[in-house]
Amino acid sequence: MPGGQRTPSATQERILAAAVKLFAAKGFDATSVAEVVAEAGVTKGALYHYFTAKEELLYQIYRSLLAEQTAQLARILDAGGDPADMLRAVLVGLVRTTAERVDETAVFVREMSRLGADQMAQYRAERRRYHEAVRALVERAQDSGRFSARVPADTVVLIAMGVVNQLPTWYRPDGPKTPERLGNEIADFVLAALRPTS
Amino acid sequence: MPGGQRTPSATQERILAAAVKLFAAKGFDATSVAEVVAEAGVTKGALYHYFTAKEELLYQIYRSLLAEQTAQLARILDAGGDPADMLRAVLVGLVRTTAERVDETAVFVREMSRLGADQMAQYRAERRRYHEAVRALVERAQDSGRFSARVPADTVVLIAMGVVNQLPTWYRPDGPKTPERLGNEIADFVLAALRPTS
DNA sequence: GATCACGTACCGACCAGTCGGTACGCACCT
DNA sequence: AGGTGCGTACCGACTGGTCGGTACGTGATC
Repeated sequence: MPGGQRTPSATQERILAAAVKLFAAKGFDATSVAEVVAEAGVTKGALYHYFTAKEELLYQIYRSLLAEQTAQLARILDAGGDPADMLRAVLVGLVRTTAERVDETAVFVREMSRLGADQMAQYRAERRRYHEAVRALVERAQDSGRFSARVPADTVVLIAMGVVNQLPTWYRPDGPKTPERLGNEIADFVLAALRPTS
Repeated sequence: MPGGQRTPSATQERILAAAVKLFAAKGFDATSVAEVVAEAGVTKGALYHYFTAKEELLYQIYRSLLAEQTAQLARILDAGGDPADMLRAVLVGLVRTTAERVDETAVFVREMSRLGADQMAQYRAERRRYHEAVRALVERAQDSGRFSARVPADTVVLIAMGVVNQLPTWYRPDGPKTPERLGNEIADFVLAALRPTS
């Protein structure tokens, strides 16, 4: 298997979808491969034809989620503009994609520690870059005097990320608030906290 | 086994401590009973003498953590005073106890879904009460005009709880910030967000 | 001598992963 | 048009090992 990934077959995606659903509901270890294939309507043979091990299901889930989030951040950063607007865009976008993919996020947050040492290092690096980018955004605005520097930028980022990561535990797609609405409320909150005291 | 709990023996506590440590590090399912007893320096016989099942280790961990948090909240609410001060006290206290018991919190947050239906209902009820109490605090202050009502009170609470629950993923006891410091930063943040615009 | 607090040996269930096979399409030759 | 060779996609019975839990023994204490 030479490094690259090809476009996944329908069977592959059904297996992944089943895995996400079950892992989110019951946890990785508590879900047997037999259950995954039953949910997907395929057999063990099919699963092991496409994936080398149960853990690889996790990697694939992580991969696609992180790729999407990183891409979105890059898009917003590249567009440039007012730091406050950009921060809002980042938060709203993050909440939206997290809401759209609650199960993936839930699996990721809960089962992160299962990553092997290499994958973990890679993830940490990516998260660090993300973190730093957002922190820079906050700091830039704080330095310009338009934001209050009362709360350190890294704490702000930690809080923002924490909220999003916890979202799967209480967000309900059929709840009264749309993801956009929620994202904006959270952005309101963060931006309000950053308002200068003056 | 008639409902009540008695003062735990030393062996019992060593088993629990070992379980917390291992569950936090590797997850509940990925930790075998054999590993727990090895870490605790006892045998399976001892463990099953005190606990009816592996899952009961989880219940005990949850129990003591929730009991402490509920007690603390009650203490603060009973003391009364200015809503803003009370909210700060709640947040600082929550962060402090969470920091003191990172492993327990990590286990709880990650493995919550393992609770049986009954226990889950019970927990939900307790969390709801907690949530409502804090929300009432925020709302009371918002109604009095001393806090901004821009962000709905329930979102505020969700954010605050989210931060605390995520804390185990990034808090390091040997880090530069003490729990008090962190708790106050988080409280600063929340209270700043609630400042009226005027 | 009965109860408590464990230790030791063991059991049955389950589970991730394997492996020998099948079905089928496609390219190439004749 | 038919045959042949081969690669891909899958099937499902089986296995080696692990794990939660139990049965029973034993020494100390009351």
